[in-house]
Amino acid sequence: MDVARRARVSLATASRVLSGSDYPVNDEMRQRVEAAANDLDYVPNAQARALVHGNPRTVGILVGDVGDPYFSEIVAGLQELATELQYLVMIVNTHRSIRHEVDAFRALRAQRVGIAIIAGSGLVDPRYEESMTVMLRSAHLARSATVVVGRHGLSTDVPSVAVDNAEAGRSIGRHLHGLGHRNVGVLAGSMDLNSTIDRIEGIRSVLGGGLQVLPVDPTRDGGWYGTGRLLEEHPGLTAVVGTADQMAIGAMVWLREHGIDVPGDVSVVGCNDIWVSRDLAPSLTTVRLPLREMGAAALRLGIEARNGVVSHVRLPVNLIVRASSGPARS
Amino acid sequence: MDVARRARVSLATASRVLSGSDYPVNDEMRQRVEAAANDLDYVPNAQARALVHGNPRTVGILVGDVGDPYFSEIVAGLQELATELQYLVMIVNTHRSIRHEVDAFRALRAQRVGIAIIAGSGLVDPRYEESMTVMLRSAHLARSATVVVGRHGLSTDVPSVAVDNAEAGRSIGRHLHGLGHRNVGVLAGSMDLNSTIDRIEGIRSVLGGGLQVLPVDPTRDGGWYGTGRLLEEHPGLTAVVGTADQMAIGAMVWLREHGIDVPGDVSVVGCNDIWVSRDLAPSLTTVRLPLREMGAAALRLGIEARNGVVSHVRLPVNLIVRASSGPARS
DNA sequence: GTGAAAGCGCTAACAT
DNA sequence: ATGTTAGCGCTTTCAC
Repeated sequence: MDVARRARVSLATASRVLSGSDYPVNDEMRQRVEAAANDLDYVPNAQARALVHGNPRTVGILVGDVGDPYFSEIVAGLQELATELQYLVMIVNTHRSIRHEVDAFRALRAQRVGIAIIAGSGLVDPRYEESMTVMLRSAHLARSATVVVGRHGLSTDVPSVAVDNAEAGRSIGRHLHGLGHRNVGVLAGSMDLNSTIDRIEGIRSVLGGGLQVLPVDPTRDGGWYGTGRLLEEHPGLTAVVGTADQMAIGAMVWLREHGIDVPGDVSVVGCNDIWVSRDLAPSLTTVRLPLREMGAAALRLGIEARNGVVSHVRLPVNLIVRASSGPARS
Repeated sequence: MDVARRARVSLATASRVLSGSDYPVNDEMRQRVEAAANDLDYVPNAQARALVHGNPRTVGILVGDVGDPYFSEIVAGLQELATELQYLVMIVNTHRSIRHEVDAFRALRAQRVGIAIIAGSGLVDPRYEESMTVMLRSAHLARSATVVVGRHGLSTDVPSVAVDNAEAGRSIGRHLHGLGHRNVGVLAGSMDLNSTIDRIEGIRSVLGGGLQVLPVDPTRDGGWYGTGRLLEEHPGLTAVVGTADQMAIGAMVWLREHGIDVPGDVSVVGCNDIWVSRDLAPSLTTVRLPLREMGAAALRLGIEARNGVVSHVRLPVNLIVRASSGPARS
């Protein structure tokens, strides 16, 4: 450490000053060290520091895709609290694939993050669940707190931030049913995701039979194409639901482009309530998830978990009725 | 390292097989090591590894706010290439504040990222510029490649990904001028940002006098409130420009809510072309920036810079004429 | 109050 | 082909 040399003190003294330890150090030397550090624009090596006493103030988050508003809102909520608490955030993309998710989690562990958050909604696949369980167990052994958000807890001793996806589905179902819709199409993004399955199950539990479920890309374009297919095959549909807002937006655009009135001819409902949903014309009826709060809650649970307290949070979902849904045409 | 003990080999041998070195190792021992690592679910400590030979495969990015679609698209572009190249991405939020930006950059340096990308558009403030220059210089000395994106290069020996913000402004100006607009209002997010200033200057260079510039929050809500103020004070305006799409969206909503037709009564133009702009009704006329490409280009330049090649990329901007702009009312 | 020395987990000489 | 050892940059006992 050449800061020490420049200040003509021992390494130990320099370290004591620079690491902000409350160790007593002569004022004169302290000043010398500070001056030297300043001159050299010294930035301590966080890796070396971490090597000696872990990385308590870093949090890693696994997301499906940072570009997806669902995830970027969660991350924004996390970031906000993280900044306040002086945590460093690392984000790893899984591109929604099993292989990537396990690898990405390894990467987080390799970085020895104090807290790891898994935000990608869990895949329903036995191989995946098994390797994830293994990872979680060993992460636990390595005293790294892991939190899952927006999906089933893989096991109850993993802290989790949950939203009631089934209830989200049911509230959409009830809303449409109340408006007289009996034939509704569902644009289902990523049919192998827990959250998608739960939402659809919720809708089905209310609407029963007349549900047409079409798996599509979980994107605006997926919704656009899917709506075309859905309406060509089932012209009797009076409503289209997207399991995420982007798909619902794609649906609205397709309908508009084909001269079909929303909600006069066909109602459209989304899920998640991303920021832009209220600004569309017509504004989108959707189910609001407290995305930013989910990100923040995950960090809180992670911190608790490091103190040995495992808890689970269930955040409420709310149907937001806007202009894109109306009575079924008769 | 207890993997070595469990496999009854020396540390060195274990390291050789686990670090994937191409060093020759007896097959039997190799298998023993692999088995042991597997049993223990061993995950190498990236920090320790980094300590011995740097962190070439990590890239840190400084953004104003991950929740902002402008940044999240850039990050998405970066992530995509990073995953392909096996880079780990760290994201640090600055919350658009000077203090945070310098601190955040320090955090990145402390992590010894191989490549640091500064995506927040530079503040026009002498103190800021000075401390930034100092940081860049010392980062350079520490052999950490730094790339700036979407702003003026602070100095020519820092690789940069630039977009011609002035040209973006001019193309908006020309478009509106051609449609007969002479009195236009500008919703200016963050007036202390280079990019905002350049864009406005571009617009002004074409439209000259009749420009009403109102500084607002660089958000949808900022645009919404700003539009109200702008139109109350200057009822003669025939067009409103947002220096970013979110503000233009806020403007469209305000106008719609007040029964003012877009583009019949007032035209609206944005900038950046975030994904949802084409899906609004009416769809938003805006200037397209290749955001994802900017993120990817930044990583490429960073890698080059590590090889001693400093280059600058200037990406094109394109006016996308959609439905929210039309002839000025007479 | 200060300094010397050990050690965090790993890799890369250097021997053997 | 395998094992021994020094050292990456820092913190922290432990003597002084």
